[in-house]
Amino acid sequence: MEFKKELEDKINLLRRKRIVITTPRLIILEYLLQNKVHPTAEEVYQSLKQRFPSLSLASVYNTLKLFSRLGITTELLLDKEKARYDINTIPHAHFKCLNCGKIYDLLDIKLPQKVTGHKVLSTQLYFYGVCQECLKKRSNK
Amino acid sequence: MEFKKELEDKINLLRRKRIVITTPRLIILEYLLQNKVHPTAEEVYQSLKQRFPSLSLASVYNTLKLFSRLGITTELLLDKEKARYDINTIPHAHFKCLNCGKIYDLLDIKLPQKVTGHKVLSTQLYFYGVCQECLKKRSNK
DNA sequence: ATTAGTGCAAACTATTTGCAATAAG
DNA sequence: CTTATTGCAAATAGTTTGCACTAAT
Repeated sequence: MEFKKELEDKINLLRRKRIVITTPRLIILEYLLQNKVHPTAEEVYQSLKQRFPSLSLASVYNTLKLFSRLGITTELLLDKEKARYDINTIPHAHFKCLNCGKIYDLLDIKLPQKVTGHKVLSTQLYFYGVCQECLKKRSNK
Repeated sequence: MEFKKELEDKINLLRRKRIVITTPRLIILEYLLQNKVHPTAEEVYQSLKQRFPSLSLASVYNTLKLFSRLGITTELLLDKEKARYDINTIPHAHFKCLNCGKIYDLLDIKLPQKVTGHKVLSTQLYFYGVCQECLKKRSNK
């Protein structure tokens, strides 16, 4: 089971950094690994609060900020209104459909890495447009 | 004078779209063309309110939103906290120095344009790191 | 037992909006 | 003169923070 190994890896990373493994941190980590959909903090909170009624939105925000600081997640600035979080930290591009809102990982697009003069620490590449699915639906009409 | 021609072009674009040329719109346009520094709405407002005391922050926000909708400016999501605006609408990449905060235009980096299946309407490529200037200062110590 | 982390509510920041007053054509 | 736009203040949305309580080690 891939998920168990991924979870263990992330937990070990937290342990190495002397970060306490708490219930919110654990369930958010599990959620992100099982739902790789680039959720917002609010979406994470809404998805988990039924099963964990004591979870607070503030803890979700704090946890996602912590994870991003530690490199466990990447903060995506695809939308102006709210940040999204990606548990897949292998550098890759994203495509957002302006029609249906869906966000796609583009693992095959290679990110430019060399920038003359400056030292690059991270790169974000965002595409916006109309996704294949929406294009198909339109041509059917 | 390059500036005059650029300004005329933008004003013509507004006229064609039947957008009224008002004082706020004109001075913000002039400001952006003469200070190509990717300012935030607040920075535009602070820079202009001395000379135009009647200008309001709300109008700056509304104007920058309008300009971006019309394609006169591009909204940059380099920072989570606030949007920045770029009057240079020729697609290009940006580099933000995490040390000094300066933002560089990277006109020589070519943006990937083809994405299998989906129709791309716009692309944003952001680099984060330490700029040449800061690297130099560090090595001097 | 000790310390880090949670959950709540309040605070904060960026941005948007309703509306009466104003300016552009 | 007519209608779009402004400026103000209030509202909104996302996110952060202070603090007493709780849980992890």
